[in-house]
Amino acid sequence: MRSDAPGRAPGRDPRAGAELPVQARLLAVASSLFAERGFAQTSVQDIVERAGVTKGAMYHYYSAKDDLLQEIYTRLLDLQSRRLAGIADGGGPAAERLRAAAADVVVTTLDHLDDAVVSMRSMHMLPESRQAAVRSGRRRYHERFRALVEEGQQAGELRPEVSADLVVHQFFGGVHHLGTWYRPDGELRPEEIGRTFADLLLRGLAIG
Amino acid sequence: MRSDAPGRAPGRDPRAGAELPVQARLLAVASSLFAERGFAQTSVQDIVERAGVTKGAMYHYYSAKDDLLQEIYTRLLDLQSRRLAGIADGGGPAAERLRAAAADVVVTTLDHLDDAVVSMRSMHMLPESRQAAVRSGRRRYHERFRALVEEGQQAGELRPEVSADLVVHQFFGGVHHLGTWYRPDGELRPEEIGRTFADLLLRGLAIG
Amino acid sequence: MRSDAPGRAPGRDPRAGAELPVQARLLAVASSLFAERGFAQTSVQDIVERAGVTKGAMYHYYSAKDDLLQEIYTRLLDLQSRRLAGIADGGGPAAERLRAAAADVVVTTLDHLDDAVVSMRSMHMLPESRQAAVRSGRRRYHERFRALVEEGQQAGELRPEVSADLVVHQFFGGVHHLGTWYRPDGELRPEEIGRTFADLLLRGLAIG
Amino acid sequence: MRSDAPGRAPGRDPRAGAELPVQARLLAVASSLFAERGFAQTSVQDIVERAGVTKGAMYHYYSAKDDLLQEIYTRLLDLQSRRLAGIADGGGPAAERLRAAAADVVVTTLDHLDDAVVSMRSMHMLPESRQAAVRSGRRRYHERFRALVEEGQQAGELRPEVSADLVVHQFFGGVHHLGTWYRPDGELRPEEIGRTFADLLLRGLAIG
DNA sequence: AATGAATGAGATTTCATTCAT
DNA sequence: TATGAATGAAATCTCATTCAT
Repeated sequence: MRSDAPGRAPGRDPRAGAELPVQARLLAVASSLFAERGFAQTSVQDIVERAGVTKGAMYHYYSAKDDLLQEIYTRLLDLQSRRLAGIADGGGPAAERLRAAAADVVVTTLDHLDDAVVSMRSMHMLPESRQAAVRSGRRRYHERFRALVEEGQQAGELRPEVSADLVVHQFFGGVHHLGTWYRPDGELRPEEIGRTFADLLLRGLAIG
Repeated sequence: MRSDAPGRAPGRDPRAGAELPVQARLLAVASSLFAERGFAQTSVQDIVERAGVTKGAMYHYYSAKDDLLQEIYTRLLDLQSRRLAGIADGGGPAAERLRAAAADVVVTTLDHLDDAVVSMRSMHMLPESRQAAVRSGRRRYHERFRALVEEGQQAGELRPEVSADLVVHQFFGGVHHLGTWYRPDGELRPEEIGRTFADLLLRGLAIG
Repeated sequence: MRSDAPGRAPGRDPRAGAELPVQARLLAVASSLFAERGFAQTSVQDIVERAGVTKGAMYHYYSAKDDLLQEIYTRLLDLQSRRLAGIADGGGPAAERLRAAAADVVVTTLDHLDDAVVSMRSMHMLPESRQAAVRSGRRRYHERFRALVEEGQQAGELRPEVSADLVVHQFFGGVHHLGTWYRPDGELRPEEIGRTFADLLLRGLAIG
Repeated sequence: MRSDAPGRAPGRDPRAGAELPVQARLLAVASSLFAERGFAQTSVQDIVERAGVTKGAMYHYYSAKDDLLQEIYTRLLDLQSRRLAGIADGGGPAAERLRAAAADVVVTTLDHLDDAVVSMRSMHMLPESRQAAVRSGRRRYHERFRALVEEGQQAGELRPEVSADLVVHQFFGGVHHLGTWYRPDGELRPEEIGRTFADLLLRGLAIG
């Protein structure tokens, strides 16, 4: 996906041989391949071939194919959690913080589209044991976002009668769906999409 | 998921032995298992075991495991396409037809949640050759929905400056996301969710 | 080992192609190879090659390589348990039943030397979970044998001051050791070895 | 096994960090692990981890994993050969030297139970090339022991009609079997077991 | 004397699919 | 209409060993 975009910054092509240290290169390649063909359809062989190392090297750094998936997932979730915290815990009216957070998660998602696609599509391929950690992280993220909506409702800035939970689910559905249709070489810029999504969300919650 | 709900109409338990003819039973079982564990994690053996037949029987009705997936997908898409046509081609203001269509697709999705979950999660597991048909169907559906939005915009019922494409993508993201959080034994009824989603959509597009 | 003996009954060469049904053939081949090179040194590939089938066939009948080992072990233990019961539960002086049982287990072991070698050498390669069943069977066997010694001691036929447990351990050590030195084409016949072993055992326990 | 016994002399815990020089520590750890889980089930990684060094260090001292096994084997066999020579070449009636040698090998075996267990269980894991040396050592040991029996028979101290070879095989079977049942924290002391084993052996060979 | 990243060969196992019956 | 034994290809993972430092 994104890796096919023209004009990418140099040194970020996961197909290349040696710009990144082996460990990071493996992760980049894995993310790109998982996004492209799916986790189950990507063999360890595929990954190491494109990364230009051997299987042994991969298992030196990651103890299982699952590890790569979890790492990808965690990396993105951590990033987004940090950004959300930074915005939500800032100052100003809750509604405006919500708008900023909504636009930001869209942009961040589009900036890490491979990771995002992998996260939403392939997380359920992890064994139950590993899903637990991942799910609780995702839940915390959702909770923080919902709390922001509720804060706005309690402050009288947003319509109180609509279920914050439902709104947040609906909104994040749209975010998760981005990978299905967004093309980096299309007309729409991430910021524009972020603004529109945030606008739709806020209008849905607006009073009057 | 839904198929495990208590109080279900008799004859719909895919685990049972003989209420449905073998062919339909296989499809029901497959949908249930694919939704539960994912396509790749479900073996043909799993399917025929739960359906109470042997592999030979399955290959008598379906020429490949992929067939089951495509069938599930097509079945749901056809149903939703028919319903959308019925609503969108009806009379009345475009905005009201849009509201009805939006609410309806939510309810229909929740009523066939296994199929829906499978469709969004596992479609990309089909080989490219089979994905073409599926994708074009999905695109036609999206187009029809978008046309309805644009009709409302041209009629002056909806805000014209927002990208109909973007709105529709955002909305269907929410619909596809339903499978990740909706629980049939939770508090929210499908109709209520449909109404809320439709309401959020319409407010996002409302004038003024 | 035994499978190299000249004059073996026809149709028992596990290397041959089709005298036995596939399942039994796999077990025979496995026993022969495990005895020859050890469990860990024998690959599934080795087994199926010599049995003239494919790996898939093996996994159709045995769910794991471990299964073969356990089957070999159980098969021999069951046989020996039955024979011991038949002799020990018979009539006559305990000392004479002990002599018969001792001679018999030697002969039986030599008659199934591959299985016996595998059992003593490779049992500890089973995962703990599988070893439990196997161990309890082996313990029951040991107990029955020891009870026979104690019966003779209580009847005044055998020296009472020597630990029955120790004697039985010592004796079965000798039996388990047979695989290390016995050659079917050597001078000693199984019956002769059995008689001698039983004689040594009885003299060790004799009164006076 | 023994290495876990409480009250052990200080500096013999193979798990500890630095009481022994690295080379000796590696051997002690290897013996303990091989005895516990078997040679094939113990990875070089396991060994160096427990010894607190890295793989490079191990390969500095031992050129292969096999080396460790052979070293363990040789160490024990050399020890027992020396002791046997000391006893068998001493003075007094052959029968009494035999009794002493028999009791001694039992005690020595129990005092080095890890090594003993490894030796009997895992020797056949060595490649053929390395087994030759080991086997010839073992054979020499067996010969010396058998010669002692024959000496007693020729001197008229022991029954001449029983095969010395067979008796020795039977006896050493019992010795090798010790590792399967002996527990250092059980009731029986090594010396007592040695006495009993020697007694059984001598009674089996006694005249009259 | 020791490190630890990397190799490369091989191991077990899974599974969709076929085919004779 | 259905069986189930058998295939064969591919997948994940393990591990003893090497080598530049």
